[in-house]
Amino acid sequence: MNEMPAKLQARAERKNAKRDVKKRQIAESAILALKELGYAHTSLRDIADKSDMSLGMLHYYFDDRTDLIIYCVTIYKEDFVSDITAALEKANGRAEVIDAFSEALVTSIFDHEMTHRLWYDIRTQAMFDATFRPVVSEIEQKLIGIVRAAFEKAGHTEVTNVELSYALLDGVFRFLMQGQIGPKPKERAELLATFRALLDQFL
Amino acid sequence: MNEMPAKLQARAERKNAKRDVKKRQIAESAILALKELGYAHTSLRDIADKSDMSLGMLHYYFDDRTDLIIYCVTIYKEDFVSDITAALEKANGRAEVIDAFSEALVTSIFDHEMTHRLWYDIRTQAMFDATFRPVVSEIEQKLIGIVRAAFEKAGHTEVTNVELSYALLDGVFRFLMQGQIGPKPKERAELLATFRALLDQFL
Amino acid sequence: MNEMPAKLQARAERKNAKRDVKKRQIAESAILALKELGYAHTSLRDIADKSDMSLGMLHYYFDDRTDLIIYCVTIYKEDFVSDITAALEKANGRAEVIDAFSEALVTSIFDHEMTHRLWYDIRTQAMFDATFRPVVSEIEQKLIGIVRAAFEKAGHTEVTNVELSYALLDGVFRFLMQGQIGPKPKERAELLATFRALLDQFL
Amino acid sequence: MNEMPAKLQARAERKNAKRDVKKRQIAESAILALKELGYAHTSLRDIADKSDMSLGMLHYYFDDRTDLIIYCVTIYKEDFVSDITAALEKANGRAEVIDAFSEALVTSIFDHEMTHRLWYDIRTQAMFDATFRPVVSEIEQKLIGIVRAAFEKAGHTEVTNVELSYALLDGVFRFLMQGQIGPKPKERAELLATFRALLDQFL
DNA sequence: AATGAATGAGCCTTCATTCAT
DNA sequence: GATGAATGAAGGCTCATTCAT
Repeated sequence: MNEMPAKLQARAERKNAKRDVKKRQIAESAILALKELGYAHTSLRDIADKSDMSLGMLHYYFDDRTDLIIYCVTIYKEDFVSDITAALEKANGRAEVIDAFSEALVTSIFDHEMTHRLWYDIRTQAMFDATFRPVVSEIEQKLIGIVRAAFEKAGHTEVTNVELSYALLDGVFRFLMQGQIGPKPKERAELLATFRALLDQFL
Repeated sequence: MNEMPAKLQARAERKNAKRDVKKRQIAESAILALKELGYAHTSLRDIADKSDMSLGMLHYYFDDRTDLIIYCVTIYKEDFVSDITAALEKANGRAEVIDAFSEALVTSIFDHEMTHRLWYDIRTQAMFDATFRPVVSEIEQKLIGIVRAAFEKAGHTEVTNVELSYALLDGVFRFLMQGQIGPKPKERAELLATFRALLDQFL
Repeated sequence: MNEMPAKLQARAERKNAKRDVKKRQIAESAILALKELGYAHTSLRDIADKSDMSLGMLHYYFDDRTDLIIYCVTIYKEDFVSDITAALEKANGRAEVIDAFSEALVTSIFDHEMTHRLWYDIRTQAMFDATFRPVVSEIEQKLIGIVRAAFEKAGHTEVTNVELSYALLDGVFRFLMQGQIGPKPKERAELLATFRALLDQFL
Repeated sequence: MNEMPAKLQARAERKNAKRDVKKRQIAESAILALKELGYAHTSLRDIADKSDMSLGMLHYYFDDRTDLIIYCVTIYKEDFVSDITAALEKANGRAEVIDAFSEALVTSIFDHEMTHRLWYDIRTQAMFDATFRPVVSEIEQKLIGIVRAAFEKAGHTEVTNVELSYALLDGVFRFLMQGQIGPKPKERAELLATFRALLDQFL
């Protein structure tokens, strides 16, 4: 008697799962376009063209341009956070944490420069468009969480001012990353040294 | 024989000066609109409406939407830099510099929140649109210059890593400023204490 | 030799009957949406969502959006006509007919306001889209038939100008019904008195 | 000292007047398309194409598709009301009023069939879309005013139930007009006789 | 028999830019 | 010098319809 509902529910779940897979697939294509052109200059048509999707499909899976972009940024968060977290996990003791953290940050600058560009773009948009604020805020909390984790792993028992440490670290990260876009990008080693010195002072 | 050219040149200069006055006048009106709506959501019509200018005039004085915006950001720079510079000028000795600098930064957060928002917006656009890079870079140099000046006034004879100090300070500034936009803005005193502690550590 | 065809035919008819049941079921759901939003603003997705039907099913049973809507209006006709006819059936003599007719019309305004709104919508569309004309015309003939029946029941042996009487009654009906949508709907009693007076003059 | 403001005001008025002329011009083109295709099937592109206007111009003069359509209907009102009013003006005494009124109505059916079609369309839309209600209501008041004027001209000192008379007349008008769209349009004389008989009974 | 994913044409609207005056 | 009317390309979004499953 209750078998059918169970079956139906199972089917609905399978469908939802499938839908989520597709959404992520679309979002990943969208990110490619957004990373390149930026929030302001990426139209849904651009996204549809760059991937092999029809314009209609974008709206079939997402309510809105905004909805799609928020989804994209959410994915970014997951990737970046899990990257850094994984890197920190293996580290034991202050020295190793500084090493691993610096290493991970620099690697991310080199490998995901464009993704970070997008993140800074959306974060700035949030200053003007309240719609973006919840996601941005949520992500920023995760990033602060990473810094806190680093502190704890480094042996600090009582961590204060994590937010400030994040802000400061983010300022440097952004500055260095932006420098890599310009005409005179720096060597990997130099960036690494900078982060090391900074973390050595703060952590 | 060379009298006429001189006269003509004088007239041309007068003309140019007059034109510059007008351009600045327009730009100041434009800034009002840009601060409110942000780069992505401010149309030339918005600007024309907010001021008492015709749409045509905007293009009469500026080649381009971009041209206008760059001009606006340039003006911003002058104002902000001269504000901070003026504040630092009166300070003597490390303690006074820390006081004056913190004070000036916090004041600017409260009085010019919207202007900074615009600055961060344009700076982010520059990551995607190379047209903005020269201005942004130029302004950032000036800002670094301020930090250097602060170091020198504070008694440092040999200043290294000013850029990094700027980046770090900018990160904190941006973080605090962004927090003021949200639902729980902080007290003036708290922001002041934060900057003081930070400068005390670095300067 | 002709047994099989008979069997086949029977099966085909059963199939058709089943199909008709389903079509009616779909149409009734569709009417709910159409009544609320109107012809111009009701998409097939609206209909599918409001009921528990898939979008594909709509096209499986109906050729076309238009096809579906025509079917809906046809159902409306049957309901309204049978309502009024039933009401008139019991009435004997002119006075009772006037009573019953007025009563039925006012009741319909109150109970089926939205349905009438839809009818007027489709009837208007027919002025522009010839596809709708046959149904609209057919329904209007039925409505005229009702008026004729009323005349006859009221004792008129030779009824002339039924069409005109219908038109005139319809004008009043529409006017009153539309008034009920506005900010100052009238009391039941008032509408009733209006119809009574009108029918008293004409019937 | 107050000459300049006067001048400026004069110029502003001239400009406004010019703008109004242009708006009317556009609206008249739009009406041509609307009359033919109906509200639901006339896109702004249709309108722009049918006339020699750019799509942008439509939005330069009107806020909205709705804004434009409301303007069109307003113009219709003015024309129709002034037509009928002019016709009634010359009439003296009941008989002449009946003559003139019937004549004017029939003429309007023949000459402005499409315009009335549009009016009925918009009036029906108003049942679903509240935006249209104010205009529709305003126009309907004017039409009721015409009926009242006819009553008065016909010698009635105390006119009651004008609204009802309007509703009833409108019902007949709509029915006859719609009949003209179909395959068997009637002769002018027949329509005339119908209105005459109707007015003879009511007026 | 039924589903719903996918399509693409079309809609309304915005906007930087041009140009006649 | 200055205006604002006019343009047309592009953007976000809706929707009837098709089709593989």
